[in-house]
Amino acid sequence: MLPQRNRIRKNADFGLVCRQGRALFCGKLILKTRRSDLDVVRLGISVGISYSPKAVVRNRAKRQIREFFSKNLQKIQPSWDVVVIVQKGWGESGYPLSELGECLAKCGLIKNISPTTNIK
RNA sequence: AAAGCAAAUUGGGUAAUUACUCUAAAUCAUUUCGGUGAGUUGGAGAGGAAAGUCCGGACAUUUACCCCGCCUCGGCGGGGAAGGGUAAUGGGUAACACCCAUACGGAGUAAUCCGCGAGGUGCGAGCAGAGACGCUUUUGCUAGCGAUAGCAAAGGCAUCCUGAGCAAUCAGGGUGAAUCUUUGAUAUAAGCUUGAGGCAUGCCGAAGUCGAAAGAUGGGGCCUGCCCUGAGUAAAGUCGAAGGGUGAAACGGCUAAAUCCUUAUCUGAAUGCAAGGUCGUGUCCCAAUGCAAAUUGGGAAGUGCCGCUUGAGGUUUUGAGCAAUCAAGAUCCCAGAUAAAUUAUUACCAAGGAAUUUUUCCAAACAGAAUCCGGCUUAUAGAUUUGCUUUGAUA
RNA sequence: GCGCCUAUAGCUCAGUCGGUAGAGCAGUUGCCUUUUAAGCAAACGGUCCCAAGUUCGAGUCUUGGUGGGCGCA
Repeated sequence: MLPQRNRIRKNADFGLVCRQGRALFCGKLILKTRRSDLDVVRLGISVGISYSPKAVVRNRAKRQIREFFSKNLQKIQPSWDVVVIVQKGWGESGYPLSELGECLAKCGLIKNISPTTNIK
């Protein structure tokens, strides 16, 4: 789990990132990124009820994404806000988290990625 | 041993490293001395349904109708009506539509399971029509395979008398009542009572019944028994060959409102912790006062804290009770988040399946607290225990 | 989290007190017109969301489920 300073905790910040941030598409995931004034990376995850009606499934998807970010927290460049929106159909057979790393590296948010983080 | 029924328990465990939430302790930094921040160590961290939101409470805020009483005169207290629920009998409970016991009805060989169950009314609320439901039987004739239909005559219920029969009962006569409709009188919450009078029970038609079908019937549905004489048998109030009476409507039996009416009984109502509070905090807007600075009041969108977890609590002992449950004692503290924690990885053990022969592989249900409790309902892989029933075998 | 509404023909909706389900539009066929549109007429089209119960009989009443939608700081 991420420490408190690495989370987006206010509804207004969520709105700002979602409206003004750059969008990245990574399969069924949508990443919204926006530069902030703080010197740390902040993460927010949005999983709607249309992803799955069961709360267990939604919570599991959130945990998987959080775990990936907490492992690669040192490699991501600071002072960025990221919101991950999970769309329907993601994670039906395993959780493809290495794609997420490549996607972040492509736009220069990650310095050196490690390709061995495909968690079952 | 097989099949079945009921009840209860469990919903993997241990260890290591790691992340997060809450909490306790001391340390450091800062401070407006209230706190705030940082890392360290210890403790705790999802369910039997956390779900559906179908009932019932606790808790919080607001408040309507009528009457009575009190006073500080706009509040308090009490009662009622309306509305809403419930419905065998009794008990339990804070309360319930829940639970327990007993009786009754139904299903099953049985263990056992199921039952929203008071009383009344009594069923096309279709069509036409001013008006539509109290209705059927016996005898004779005609038609039809039949259910039945048409025409004519005579009837029905209660009670009394006369006659017939061993009897149940039947026949004749007298008296009285009832059903339906209309009008009038009287009375009324619906209604009921008394008097008088009269019959278009038409067309279509669901279930059921009859029929091979066509069709007929169909004004809730279903049921067929009961009584007398009595050969006989060891015996007969009880079993019973055979015969007879009655069996139609019914004021015969059972059943039918989960939509109507009545009765009994319970209950103020509405909104739901996003209730609501805050002698918290800044921002924006409006109004008043003011030369201005500013102050006061109101509103808007944010945000912090309280509400928030010690409770109709858990475990256990004793007692009361058939039981549900209750009482007393001992002991324990057991999630409290807010873009929302409860994670990830590894090893071993236990248990399941498949291959195979001592190892390998696979899979592991339903499902995630959000104010808190008591129930109900729905979803649920597997494992364990206890009691009981039936059938078969052996002793 | 708390509290509500709704499901009927291809589409939009009626259906009161249980008696066997309709309206408009669309589609089909015919008439009218030189032809199309408009208009007129006819027929077609329904698991009344699913399951159980009450009832002689359920779209309607009762209970449970499924889908869709809405409000509240």
